[in-house]
Amino acid sequence: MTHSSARRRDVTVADVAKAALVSKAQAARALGGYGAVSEDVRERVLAAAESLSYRPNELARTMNTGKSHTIGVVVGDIENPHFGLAMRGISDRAKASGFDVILINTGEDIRAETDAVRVLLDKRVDGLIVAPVSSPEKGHLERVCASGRPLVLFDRKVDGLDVDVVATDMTEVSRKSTAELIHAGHERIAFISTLKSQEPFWNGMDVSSTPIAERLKGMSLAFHDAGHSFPSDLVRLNAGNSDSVVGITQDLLRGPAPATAIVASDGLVALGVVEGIQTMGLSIPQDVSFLMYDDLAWTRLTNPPLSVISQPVYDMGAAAAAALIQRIQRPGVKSEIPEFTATLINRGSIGAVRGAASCYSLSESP
Amino acid sequence: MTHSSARRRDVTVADVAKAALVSKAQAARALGGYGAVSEDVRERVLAAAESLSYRPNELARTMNTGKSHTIGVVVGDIENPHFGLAMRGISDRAKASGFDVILINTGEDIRAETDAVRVLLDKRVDGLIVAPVSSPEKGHLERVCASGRPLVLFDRKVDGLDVDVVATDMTEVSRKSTAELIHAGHERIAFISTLKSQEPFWNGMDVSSTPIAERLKGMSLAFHDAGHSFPSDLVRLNAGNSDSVVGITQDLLRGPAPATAIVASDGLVALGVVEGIQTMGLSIPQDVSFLMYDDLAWTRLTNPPLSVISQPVYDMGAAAAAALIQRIQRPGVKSEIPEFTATLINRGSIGAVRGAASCYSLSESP
DNA sequence: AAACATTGTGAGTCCGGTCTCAAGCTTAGA
DNA sequence: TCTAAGCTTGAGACCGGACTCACAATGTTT
Repeated sequence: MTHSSARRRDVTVADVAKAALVSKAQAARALGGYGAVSEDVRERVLAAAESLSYRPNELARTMNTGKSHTIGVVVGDIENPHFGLAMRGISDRAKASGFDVILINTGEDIRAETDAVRVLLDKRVDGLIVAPVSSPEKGHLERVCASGRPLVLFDRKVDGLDVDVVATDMTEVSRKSTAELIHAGHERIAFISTLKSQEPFWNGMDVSSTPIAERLKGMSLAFHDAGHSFPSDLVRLNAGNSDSVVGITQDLLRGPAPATAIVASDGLVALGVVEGIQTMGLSIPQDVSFLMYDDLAWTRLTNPPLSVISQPVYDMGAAAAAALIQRIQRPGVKSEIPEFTATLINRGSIGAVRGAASCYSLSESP
Repeated sequence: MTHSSARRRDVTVADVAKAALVSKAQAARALGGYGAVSEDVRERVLAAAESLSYRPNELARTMNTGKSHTIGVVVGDIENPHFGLAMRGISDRAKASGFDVILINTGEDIRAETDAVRVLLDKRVDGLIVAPVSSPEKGHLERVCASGRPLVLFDRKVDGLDVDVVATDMTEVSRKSTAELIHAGHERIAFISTLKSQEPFWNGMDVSSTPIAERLKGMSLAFHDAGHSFPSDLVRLNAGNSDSVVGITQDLLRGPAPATAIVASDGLVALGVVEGIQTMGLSIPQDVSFLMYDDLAWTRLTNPPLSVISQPVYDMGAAAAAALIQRIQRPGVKSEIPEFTATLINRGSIGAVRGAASCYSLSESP
């Protein structure tokens, strides 16, 4: 160590150039690997850069190339392993193409989401992946498009926004799963979601979040196929925190026509539902059948292990990154986004309706 | 909408200045709120900025102020709810002080961590919070210090690096918890961690990760207090993925002197341990007692609910952000970091040793 | 040997802001 | 009335790179 005052002002091309006894332009060329540079100069510059431990200022570089080799990701709840896994898929794919990834968590708050998008645009990311909060507001997303930078939506579509969307169609798997439950004798099947809504659910209501809308549509189709009517009174939205889910669960299981099966729309809701069922002293699946979205690790630990609907989240993340990067590298070219399908993994939390005569067994699906 | 070609080049101060019929300098002053500007000019400039929908280029601003009002966070595994919650604490505290937060996930890989730190330094964040991977390498962290930007370590201390550390001392809670187990008759208490290590654990070994070292030290103290010797043969490191944890668990529970209690050092390990115990057909706590670090939501769902050691993770995140921001705003001033303590929450997975005569009950701790 | 192509080089501009400097104008105290 | 201080203002340097341009020094072709 020659001198310990390695602080404040950092080394610039000009410094390197001076040390290598060449002009700033030549040093920049040697360092940046463009233009024509003689072997002699290149060596001297690189040696000087090395000995001064020169690091290019990415900000300055971004400023006049317009490219930052960085993609921004905005998610609602990074505590949710669903997004954690997606994030891994995004990071891995991006890294493979030489892109850095920066993430901002919004806590499912539309204002925070707007801020996050603004911050990332201000930092001049090359593109954005957003898992949007369900909200009618979309001004911030339109601003992304207006800025000319590509945007890929994750999980949820936003009406009136013509951008790539990476999501799994939930209609079919929901229909099949519901059919499974109906086949086991269930007619009172409840659905609980954290989706915020001004009004309680009613049949035919316009649900703003595509994945939730699809789940409900699938359920509705299955009931229709079976010749039953869809019990829309058992659909509960606005399930905010875990406590409120417990309350909703208990409410659903009481009364003259209680639910005999409950479907949780995500891992957070699932925790509350199972807790609610347990505190009422009921057992799964003898008293209540249970099904949830997202194949989380802990679902295998309960007794019985829980039946889940699994999505290829990692692959979806990777696909989102791939689509975005293609848009960045070849603007205007429409990117091919693979189709993703979710599957029902029946582990044992779906049983026959209590008191039903027949013995329920899994139907063999082709 | 006047014209739809709102793309490519964005509006700059020069454009605003031209529209307001003043010089660039005056426009910049009015916009930036510095220097002296007459009321007349200010109004004209702000109006022009509004009508052109001017947005300052943060990159350019950062470039010559040196401040980005952004803090960078580097964590190993964002899928771990431990870090997810910490992230919320950090974000909330930072937002309250007007700082943006960007996160990079490293997947517990030292090379990715080095890259992440480089990227964030290159983006000129004002400071960094890093939850470092356990590794002897610390060059990248030293580089942060050399750059003059403040660094706060989360969870783990790094030897020879004189920076603020936000962590919970695990020694005492580990000692107490182990004493609890010993009091219940356990002597064969195993400990499983994902910590990477070249060699198997031996008593007195220098463990590179502070939190793990503290947990082991606490166990050792408890055994010493009780007049027993610490069964270091039951300490297993390098528990990589869930599968390997299952294998390790089964290994520990077989043989002539099996473990009667297992302590999992984090949520990931815990999943594997519980699965391993279940696949062997053993029950908690009748056959094996179980204790884990981190109070995750799903630990209340198993039967029995699992006993955990809980840390105030959200508060720790907030404290880390607070300390960092203070360092950024008042360089040189040492920041006060509160003490954090972890607590044992005994839910029911700790029981008496199988075959022991006495009936175990929780000791009343003062 | 003249005409042309290729390579190496430095000077200087640009990106979009911040900030210094000196000049112009107003106003107050001597 | 004159000067000193105070406010407003524009010109331009600067941050640290990327890149254009003009020109010199070689090499190649006929």
